[in-house]
Order: sequence, then C-alpha cells, then structure tokens
Amino acid sequence: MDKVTQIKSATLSDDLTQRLTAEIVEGVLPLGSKISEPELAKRYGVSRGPLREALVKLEALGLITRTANVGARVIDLNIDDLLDTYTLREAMEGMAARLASELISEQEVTELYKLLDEHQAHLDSNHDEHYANQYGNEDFHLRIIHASQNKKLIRVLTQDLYATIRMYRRYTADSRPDPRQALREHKAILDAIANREGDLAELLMRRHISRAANLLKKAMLQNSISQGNTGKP
Amino acid sequence: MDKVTQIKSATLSDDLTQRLTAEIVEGVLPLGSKISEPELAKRYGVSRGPLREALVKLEALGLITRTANVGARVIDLNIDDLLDTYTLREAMEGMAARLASELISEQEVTELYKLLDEHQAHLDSNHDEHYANQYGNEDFHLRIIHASQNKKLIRVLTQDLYATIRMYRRYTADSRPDPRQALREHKAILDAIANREGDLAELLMRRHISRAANLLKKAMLQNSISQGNTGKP
DNA sequence: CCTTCCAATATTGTCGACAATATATGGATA
DNA sequence: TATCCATATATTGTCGACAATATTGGAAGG
Repeated sequence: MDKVTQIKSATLSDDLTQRLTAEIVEGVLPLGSKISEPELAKRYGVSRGPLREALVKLEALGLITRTANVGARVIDLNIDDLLDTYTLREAMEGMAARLASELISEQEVTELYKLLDEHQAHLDSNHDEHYANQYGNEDFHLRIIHASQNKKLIRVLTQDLYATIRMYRRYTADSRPDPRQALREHKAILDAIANREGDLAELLMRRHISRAANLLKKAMLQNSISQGNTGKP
Repeated sequence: MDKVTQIKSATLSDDLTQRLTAEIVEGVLPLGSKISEPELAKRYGVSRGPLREALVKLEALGLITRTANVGARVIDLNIDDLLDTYTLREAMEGMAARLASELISEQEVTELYKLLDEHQAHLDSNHDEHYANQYGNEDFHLRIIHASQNKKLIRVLTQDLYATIRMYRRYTADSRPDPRQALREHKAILDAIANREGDLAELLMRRHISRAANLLKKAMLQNSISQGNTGKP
C-alpha cells in the first residue's frame, strides 16, 4: 500500500495507530529505534496530542515501550519474547480449537475444508515457495479463533499477539515451516473439530504451534536477530 | 484507602490510570455509566490531556469502552463476558501451572506450601467466612502465574484479566467457592507442581478455575447482575 | 399527541504554547 | 587524558483555547 494513502478514520489518533502499527511491522521504524514525538508529529502533519494517544495504544499493543520523561522506543525482538508469545498462543489457540469443536456450525466446517482445498491447489500450482510459505496460514488460524466465539480470547489473540507475530515474521522470512506439512496439520485439526473431538483438536493445535515455534527458534538463532538498532550510531 | 490520598507517580496520566482503575473496580464509577471528560478533569484537578491518555489505557485494559466523538463508558458486566474471561483464565493459568512445574525452584515450592499453611490457619481461626472467602486466593494464583516466567502470559493475566475479575468480585460477594474446598484444590495443584507433573498440574488448575466459574455463573444468574446503570435516569 | 426538523448547547477532538525533566555540550580539575 | 560538574539544549509532560461533532430542547407540521 502506498505510504501517502489517505486513511479515513473517525479520529486522528486511530489513523496514527494504524499507520504506526504498519510502519513498525513493515520495519519503516527500525527495531529498538527511538521515537521522537516532534519528528513524527511533523511527518504526519498532526499535533502531539493525538500522536501521544496513539503511542499509548501502541504501548498497550506491545509494539513500543515508553518510559516517563524519556520517551518511546520500538520494541526489540529477541528469542525469549518470541518463545513466550508462542507458548501463550499455544495455550490460547489450543483452547480456541477446543471451543470451536463445540460451537462451530456445519457450514463453517464446510467453508474451512474449502479453504484448505484452495491452499492445497495453491501449493500444487505455485512454485514460488517463498510466497506460498505463508499463504493462508493466518487465515486458517483466525477462522478457528473466531469460531471459538470467546470475545476476550479473540481480542487478546488478534490484537495483542498477532501484531507481535507479524513483526517476527519479517525477520524469519526464510526457514519457516514446510507449507505442505503445515497444511497436513491444519487438515488434522479441522478433522478433529468437525468430529467434535475437543480434546484432540486442542492437542493437535498445540503441537502445530509448538512445532512452528521450534522452527522459528532455530531460524532466529541462525540469523542472530536481536542486533538492536538504536536509531543512532 | 482514602480517596484524597496523594499518589506520587512519574506522570499524571499514570496516576489517573491507577485512580480510575480503583474507582471503577470499587464501584465509585458505576457500571455502564458515562464518563465525562470535563467533569473528571475538574474533579482531579488536571487538564483533559493526561486524562484522555489515561482513558486510552483504561480502554486497553478493558475497563471502559470509547466511541469516537461520543465518549467513554464504564463497561457493563454480563454473564457472557464473565464466562469468557474465566475460560481464558482456564487456558492461560493452566499453561502457567504447567510451566511452573518445569521452572519453579525448590525454595519457591517451600514458600508456597508455607503460604497454604497460613491460609489453613487463617481458616481454622477465623469464623468470619465472608472475609475468609477471598483471603489468599489471589495470592496463590499470582504466585503460580509468576512462576511460569512467561512475561507475555504474566502481563495479560495480571493486567488485563485480573482487573476484570476484581470487578466481578464486587458483584458476587456472596455465594462463592467454599474456601476450604478451594484450599484443598490449591494443595493438590501445588503437589502436582512440586512433583514436576506438568500435565496433572495443568489439568487440576483448569478444573479449579472451571469450578469457580460455574459457581460464579450461578451467583450471577440469581443476583441478576447486568442491570445497567446508565448514570442518568 | 406524536413525529420531524432545526437551532442551541454541551462534549469530544485537535492544536499551539509553556513548564518540567532528561540529554548533550563544554570547561575545569585531578 | 579522563572524570566530574554546570550550563545549554532538546524532549517530554501539561495546560488552556479553539474546532468539529454529538446531544438536547423546542418549534413546526402532520
């Protein structure tokens, strides 16, 4: 998306939150870099009031850290945080799969099978593995999460955790789970949900996420991610 | 605590966040009531700037809802939200118990046994059941949560969920889990953790929380809680 | 009597300026 | 040369005022 695209929202603060989230996830604002309020306000052509409100939101999202009288910094990624995040995902998405087993409608199940078929077709036809790597993965997980119908769980997962996860994705682009293996696991999870086997669905979802975490861990250890860019030399 | 007590903090916004959180949890600001920025600012003797930042934080904590150009309202409790919260707790604290089984030190285990002994003594000596009802319960859970050493999990549980849980406590003061039964369950959980039986610890913690949720559900159904006070007649 | 529309009022959103605090600069001293 | 301290600079925190949007109240019409 074009960086200058006008985002129409009810309030400047909301716009800024969206834009800044995007810039952090995309790496425009480097990891660990200092955030200057006057500079950002000038860049976006707004005053510091709404900007500061946006920063408070970003802090709540876990994308920046703020220190009183000192200022804000983009978070710095490290392996421990990544593993913590995935462990939490394991617990929450495992529960989501269990709840989905009880609550999902037959129609939703049908749609999910269709979704997985599309992913299969995409994998078979597309040889650009790098792109294929992530195609549809998040889709599937988000559907399961929403099928849980637990508002609190949906909120924490989609707002708090997934923002962080997308950040890490930038830095672990290569060496990610084999998409065919992931698809197999998705099918197994969906089978369990369709059969209303909550225990099994939870177990499989946990293993699926745990496996991904292990691979990401290896990738990060190799790429030596946490080379904190302080924004100043 | 005295309402006029001066809370010294680095920033007005942080003060306000703490104070407003307390007022909401304590019911000074009634459930579902409208929050007037000018009124609150006047009451606390601050300008609307830091107050608005505090409101953004409270929204992130799930204690208020905000609508653009309309304003903020204290959340309105209802059974569904309560059950959602407890289901999420089940998943997260279950995982916390599992992690604690792997990571807790022998010293911490000893301290926890001591804590439970104190609770036992307190129950035996104190006939004021209403007060005994909650004594030490949160202590135990918070210790397990911290023993998980998972920063993300700790943050979501202690900041987001527990604020909500404390709110509900006000409205379910009577008819809560039998404290002796709760203590027995705590002991069983701690035994599992001490024996490094992660699976069992997770299972027991889940059941413990699930049981509490069922009791709260009954209590709320009787008390018919969600009689939304709109703040204006 | 109820509904619809419009004006008056109040509340929220945004801005620019000032105060308080932290950081950077530079000189003096060991 | 390195360290410490004082001053100067820049950044963050707070405020009061203005603009934009919602809400309220009453008048007009059915």
